[in-house]
Amino acid sequence: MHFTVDPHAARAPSEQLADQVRAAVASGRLAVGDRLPSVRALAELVRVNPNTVSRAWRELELEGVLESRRGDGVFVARTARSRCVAHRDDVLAERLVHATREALAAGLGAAEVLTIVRDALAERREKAS
Amino acid sequence: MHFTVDPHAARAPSEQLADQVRAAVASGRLAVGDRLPSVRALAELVRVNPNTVSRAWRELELEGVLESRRGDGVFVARTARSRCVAHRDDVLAERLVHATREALAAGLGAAEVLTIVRDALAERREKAS
Amino acid sequence: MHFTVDPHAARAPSEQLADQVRAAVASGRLAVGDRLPSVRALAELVRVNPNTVSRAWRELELEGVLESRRGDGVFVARTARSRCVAHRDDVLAERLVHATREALAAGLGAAEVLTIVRDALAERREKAS
Amino acid sequence: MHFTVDPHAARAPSEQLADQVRAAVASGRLAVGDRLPSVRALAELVRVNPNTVSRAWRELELEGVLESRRGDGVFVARTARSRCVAHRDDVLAERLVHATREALAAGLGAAEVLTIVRDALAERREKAS
DNA sequence: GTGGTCTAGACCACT
DNA sequence: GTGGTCTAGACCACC
Repeated sequence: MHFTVDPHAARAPSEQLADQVRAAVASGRLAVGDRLPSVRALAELVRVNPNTVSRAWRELELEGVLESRRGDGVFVARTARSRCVAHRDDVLAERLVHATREALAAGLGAAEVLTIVRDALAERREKAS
Repeated sequence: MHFTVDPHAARAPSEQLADQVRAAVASGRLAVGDRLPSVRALAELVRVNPNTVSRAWRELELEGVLESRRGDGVFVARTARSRCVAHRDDVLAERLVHATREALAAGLGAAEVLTIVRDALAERREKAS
Repeated sequence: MHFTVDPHAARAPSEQLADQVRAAVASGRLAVGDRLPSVRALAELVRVNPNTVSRAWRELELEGVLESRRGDGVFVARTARSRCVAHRDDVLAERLVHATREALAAGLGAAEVLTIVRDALAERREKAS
Repeated sequence: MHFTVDPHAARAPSEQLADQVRAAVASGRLAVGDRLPSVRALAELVRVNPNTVSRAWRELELEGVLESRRGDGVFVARTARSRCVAHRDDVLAERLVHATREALAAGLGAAEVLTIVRDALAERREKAS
């Protein structure tokens, strides 16, 4: 698992880390029970303060994605997978809905929207075949 | 017509202005033949350098959206409407395609994507009725 | 709403604050939409660092109990009441279950446990009448 | 018989030791006539002042739980078992009563309390079967 | 004025 | 060694 933090990004560093964990769990790159890098080690690696990593891990713990064991380390929680997949799907659906609404608001017709989407889906299919 | 520039935004100030003109023309808030604010006046209003406004107007003139008449002012060109609508539609379509691709990449099925989009379209229809 | 923090308690100060908010919402002393004291003001009042109050409020925001509006303040969220009541009931039930298990483990019979509980319930009833 | 003292606990060290003896006698881990560790030896073992151990043993002697024989040592008294069992039962009952009162005070109904307790009792029965 | 986040450095607790 | 929390002081963003 590789982590990066862009200190100039709009998204706060701790949120960038949390997002990376959520994405990794959703995609399976991080599995239930996996140990995460230690707070101090990761802080040094991505050049942030240990508190920043801590804040990200804590947020994920409250979400039920991580589980910290004192004096031991931080691990991917049992319920993490489904939570992260659900969360990711929500985010993706939200973007689709948003793009659709904007298109409608700007005057595109429903048929046009569907054509665009179908084409994008088809393009993928061809690429795969 | 109201203009704003966010100096911290990722998009360059002149592009922000150009986008605002294109959107206004596409939506009809700016009609063919309308006069735009003078370079100096707008520059002062949105707190940017006059050159920045000039660059935006020049780009739009090259695109056929604006037309400058020496000693008179800058106006919305005859062909502006269709160009801006087309441009806006391209942008919107691009966003839809992008959201669709992301959803597919993350593992959502084509059927799910279509359901999400159809729901978003239907919601609009209900709101209108 | 009155807040206190005991710096020597086992429970962390930020958790003490969070608990007090949860209890106040569960009991109705804090209603949906109520504004909480500002981070800085409360920090001074209970003699902790503003960050400590912030951490408590943030935890409650992630829980859906509070809602913060930038530049405005922190408010009791719409869904707070049911969440806090449910949480409080869980805690109370957990204590009852724990006390029951301990009694059984120590050799008390089920009948004895029920008698003790019934007496405690009856005592209350008499007090009320 | 294993003793421990947590110097940071709210309960005084001597009370912690007394509690451990009472619990051990109540549960049978210490039987009537058993010899307890010497004051000096236990003091060294749990890192407290010998006076602390003395105070605990003296309290238990006054309670009739221990019996010191000069020049010989300290032993579990003849009447210890019943006293400790009674004491432990009092403590357990007190906890049950307390948990019940709290639940009532928070607005749970008597029926709900009984259901929770009955479930906890039943769970135990199933586990045993 | 409001909250949000980060850095820095400290102490505690658990293993 | 691990994580958890607190203090202190800074800067940003929003109103």
